[in-house]
Amino acid sequence: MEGVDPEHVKRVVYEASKDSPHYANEQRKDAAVEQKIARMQAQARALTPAELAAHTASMDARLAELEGQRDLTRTWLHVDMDAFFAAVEELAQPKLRGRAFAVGGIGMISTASYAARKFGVRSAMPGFIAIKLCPQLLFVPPDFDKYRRASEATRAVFRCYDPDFQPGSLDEASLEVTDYCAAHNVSGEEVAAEIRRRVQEETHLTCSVGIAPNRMLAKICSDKNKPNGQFALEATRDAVLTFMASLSIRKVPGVGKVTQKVLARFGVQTCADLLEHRGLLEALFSPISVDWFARVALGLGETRHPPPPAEGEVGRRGISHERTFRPLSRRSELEAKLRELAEALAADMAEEGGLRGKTVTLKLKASTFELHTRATTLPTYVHTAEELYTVGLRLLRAEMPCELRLLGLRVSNFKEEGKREPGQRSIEEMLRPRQQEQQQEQEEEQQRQEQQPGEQGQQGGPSAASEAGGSDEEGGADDQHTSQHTSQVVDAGELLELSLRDWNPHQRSSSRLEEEEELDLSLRDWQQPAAGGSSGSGDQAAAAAAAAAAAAAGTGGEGWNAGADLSLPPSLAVSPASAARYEREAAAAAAAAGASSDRGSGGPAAARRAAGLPLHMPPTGLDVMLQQAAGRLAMLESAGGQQEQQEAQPPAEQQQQQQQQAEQSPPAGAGGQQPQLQRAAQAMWACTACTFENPKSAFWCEICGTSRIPRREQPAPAAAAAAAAGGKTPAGNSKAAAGSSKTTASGSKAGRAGGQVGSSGKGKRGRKPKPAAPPPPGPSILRFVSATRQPSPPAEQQQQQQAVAAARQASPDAQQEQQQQQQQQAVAAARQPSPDAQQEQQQQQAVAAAAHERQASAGTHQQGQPVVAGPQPEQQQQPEQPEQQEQQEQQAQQAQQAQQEQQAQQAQQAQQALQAQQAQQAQQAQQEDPAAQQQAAAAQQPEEEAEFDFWGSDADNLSSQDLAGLPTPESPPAPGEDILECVVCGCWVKETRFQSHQDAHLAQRLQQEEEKLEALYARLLPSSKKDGGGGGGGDGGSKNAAAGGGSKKRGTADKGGQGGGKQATLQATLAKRARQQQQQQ
DNA sequence: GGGGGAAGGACCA
DNA sequence: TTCCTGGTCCTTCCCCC
Ligand SMILES: Nc1ncnc2c1ncn2[C@H]1C[C@H](O)[C@@H](COP(=O)(O)OP(=O)(O)OP(=O)(O)O)O1
Ligand SMILES: [Mg+2]
Repeated sequence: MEGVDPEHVKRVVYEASKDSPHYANEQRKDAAVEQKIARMQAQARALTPAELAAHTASMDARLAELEGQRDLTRTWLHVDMDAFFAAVEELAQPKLRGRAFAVGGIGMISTASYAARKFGVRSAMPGFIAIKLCPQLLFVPPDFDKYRRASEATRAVFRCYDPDFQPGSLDEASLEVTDYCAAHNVSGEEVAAEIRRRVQEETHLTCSVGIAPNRMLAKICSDKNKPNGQFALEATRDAVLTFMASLSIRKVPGVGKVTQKVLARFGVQTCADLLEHRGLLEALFSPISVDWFARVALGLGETRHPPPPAEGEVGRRGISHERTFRPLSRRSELEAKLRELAEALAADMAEEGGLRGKTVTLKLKASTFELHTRATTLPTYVHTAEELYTVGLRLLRAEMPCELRLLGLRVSNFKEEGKREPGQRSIEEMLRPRQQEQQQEQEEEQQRQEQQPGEQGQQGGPSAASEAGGSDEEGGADDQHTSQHTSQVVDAGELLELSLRDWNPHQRSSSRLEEEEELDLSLRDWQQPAAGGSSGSGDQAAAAAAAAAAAAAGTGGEGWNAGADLSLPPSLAVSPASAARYEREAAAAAAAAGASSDRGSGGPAAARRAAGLPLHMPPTGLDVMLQQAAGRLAMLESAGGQQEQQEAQPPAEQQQQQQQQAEQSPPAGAGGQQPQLQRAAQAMWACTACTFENPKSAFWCEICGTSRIPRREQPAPAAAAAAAAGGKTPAGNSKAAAGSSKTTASGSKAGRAGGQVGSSGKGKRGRKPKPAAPPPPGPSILRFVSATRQPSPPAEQQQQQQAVAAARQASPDAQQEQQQQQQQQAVAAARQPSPDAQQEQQQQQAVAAAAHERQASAGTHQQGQPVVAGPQPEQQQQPEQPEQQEQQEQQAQQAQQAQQEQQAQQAQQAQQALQAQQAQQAQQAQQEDPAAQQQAAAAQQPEEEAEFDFWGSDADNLSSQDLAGLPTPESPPAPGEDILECVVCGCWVKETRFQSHQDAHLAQRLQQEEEKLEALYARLLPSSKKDGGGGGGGDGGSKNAAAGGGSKKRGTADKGGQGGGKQATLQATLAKRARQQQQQQ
């Protein structure tokens, strides 16, 4: 803009970025471009004059041919909203008017107000640089919903002039108004003026319009008189050629920075230069590019809207998800990211009507900003998160030692909708104008040919040398195709709509009506603040007019794009999918800001909060593994299924059952065969007092009640310190973590830390101040739990708990325990924390899993206890609390009054619970043999569902071998040492060994997952399975090596030597990597 | 020589 | 301290038929 000194801007930008890795990468890319230029220059130098003359002649022929196809009879308008996002924001927030502000975040700016542009702030500029240019710059977070609604309003206007208009991005549209002009006897310029007036009236936004005989020219013209203006190019050959002659090549859509630079080296700055150097260009660039240059030079472009797409076509080429994060190199962390991507992508694919694709591409951006892609094309179509993750993982692993700042996952090569469902297809076929295959072919041909024979086809994207562009017209074409499809559907009637509704959200007939209503509402909505800010009375009328226009367009304009959203291509920014995408982008930008500040020292917590991120510490490797494990469990639970249900059993309940079992187990010889059997499968521990061999799950000796471990007197100093800190941040963290299922991992991590807090807290707060209280029965216990596990319904829990209590009372040796318990409850009551403390404790519970054994054995999670068993998420805890308190009382009552009838009943219940538990344990015992385990799993799950299994559903079932390898203490810990219960295997583990114990579990679990991934991948890629089974695909390797060696240069050989065929891509990649590493050495 | 996969890139909003 | 995201298309290299 006027106020800027370009040199100053350049300097500031340079100063701000010169030391960044991003800048280094830019330089690297520049160097690559320079290299390419150098090659081309060498090629140019090698050209003989005769060759050059021949190229020139060839080009002349082509130009003449193209000239013959020139069509100046059509009138095109290209409408481009002014500073669109910023303008919408100004309307929404009148305070912004005239201010220098940017829409976007510190990471990236979408657009800037004109006031900000005066400082040199631009689209696609990182916010932190913009701040340097304009310190007072305000940042407005993007609100894509708002922009979409505003865009709809503008389109309602466009539709009146060209029902077939091609929407570009949210703020652009191309209209072919030839017919309108003829019908109303007006010029293009008059139409343009009218459109601008109407757009302003109805949306309070300004736009600029270009008027020209074809689409490309109109688009260029729309920028000529930018803010709130229009520019018409006379529809004569001379005028067009004159216009093009002086036009900077960079203004041509499709020519970017690189192409401009390359062309400049060969003397091409303007479109006239294209003609002048036509011979050289033809020699240096590809035929497609050359042809495109020729058309540009002549000022030729799309004069007709492109034809509709084939029925049932997917309408998009690919779908992807990518995310930037702080540079990561740990495998576990990257794989966690990949999993998130896979899940998000799978969700998107489902949303888009159940897309399935054959090609999976992994995108990697190194911390150096270097970009790579790794793709594999499978013999089968994939769509589930599991599949995407598996395939992506293979690709990722092959690159593994690397530090990345971005991962992306893309699926392409879609299965065509029409071919999928035979039933559906028959309906479609009835209405389909042509056979799909034919159409497909035709369309492809059109893409190639139509643009050559004349101006019929679209503008024909191909541009410069190896760097070709011009994709955006094509996008518009796709868009239209989709929409046309829609129109056919709608016209065809309700039947088809019903049949299509399920798989194509764009084709829901009802949405048309909804659209209009929504438009109406949304218009008011987003204009509301504007109404307040402006003189007022006109706004309602304007909104009403816009709504009316929309309604008119919706009902009257039966063109293919009659429905607002219906007309929007999945591929373009305006489609619902794209709107969602922009929203995601905004969220991601915020997240990126958080991630960035995460590294620095200044207010990272605030930034993270702002970004909605959990406020956890940088995770350790184990934490990440825990995180993954928790994620898998969550996934597992959502997947459903018998086995899952069993395994997703809440830890609390599990433990209760274990306890029930332990306590119910008849002492000594009284035990039935069942318990004996169980014991055989379990690790045992010998009571230090009576030497009775107790099952590992029992904490108290079944004979004499002696605790398995001598109780400790003092909390460990570290634990005490943790306790001190525990009240504040960890609790806050846990809250954040518990709130979202995705962050359960940190919850899980926090759970461990919190557990320690709890356990020591008990010693400190509970025991010490009250030496008079009866000695609490055991050492503190920390449970390793997954916070994702759902507790059983309170009622059920209560029943079980009561059953346990009853069972205890029924058994002679339980009497003692009961007393102890009562005492303990008394202590607890005395210690009943203040509401505040109670809340704090709840928070701790959400994360922390410290449990007093006695409480656990009673099956309660009493809030009053300073040491709490709290594996459940907080939400679950809160509603339970009153019941638990109630239960305390109940139990006390039971003890005092000894209601025998009830006891008998409960004893029966306990018996039942025990039996259930026994059955389960028997199953577990069976599954301890890995083979049996697999068999059982297979038997339990149908074939198709087996793949869900690989998230680690059976990870809890450790084989005896595995258990042997785990650091399970066979002897009681030393006095003063905590022991922790591992809920994975049920073992009691010394605190000092707990970490390694869990590590072992995780390692094992990861191993199991690996195997399952292998299995799934093998299913997806049958031939690779063959390869693997046969001991490697030998044939391809040697053949290829020979071919590669024989064929060309070093570069060729480099790629040629790899493993054979399409199926061996992974091996090839690995081999290539290996070779590269060797070369480096 | 052409089809198709993989990798890399340019470009756009 | 800090440079997005999701999409399109083209080119080059390679293998295979
Ligand atoms: N690089 C980008 N990244 C993200 N969003 C962008 C980018 N460029 C543009 N946009 C968004 C914000 C813009 O308001 C909208 C339309 O783009 P565009 O027409 O180029 O600019 P603009 O409408 O903001 O200004 P103007 O058209 O007046 O130059 O698209
Ligand atoms: Mg604009």
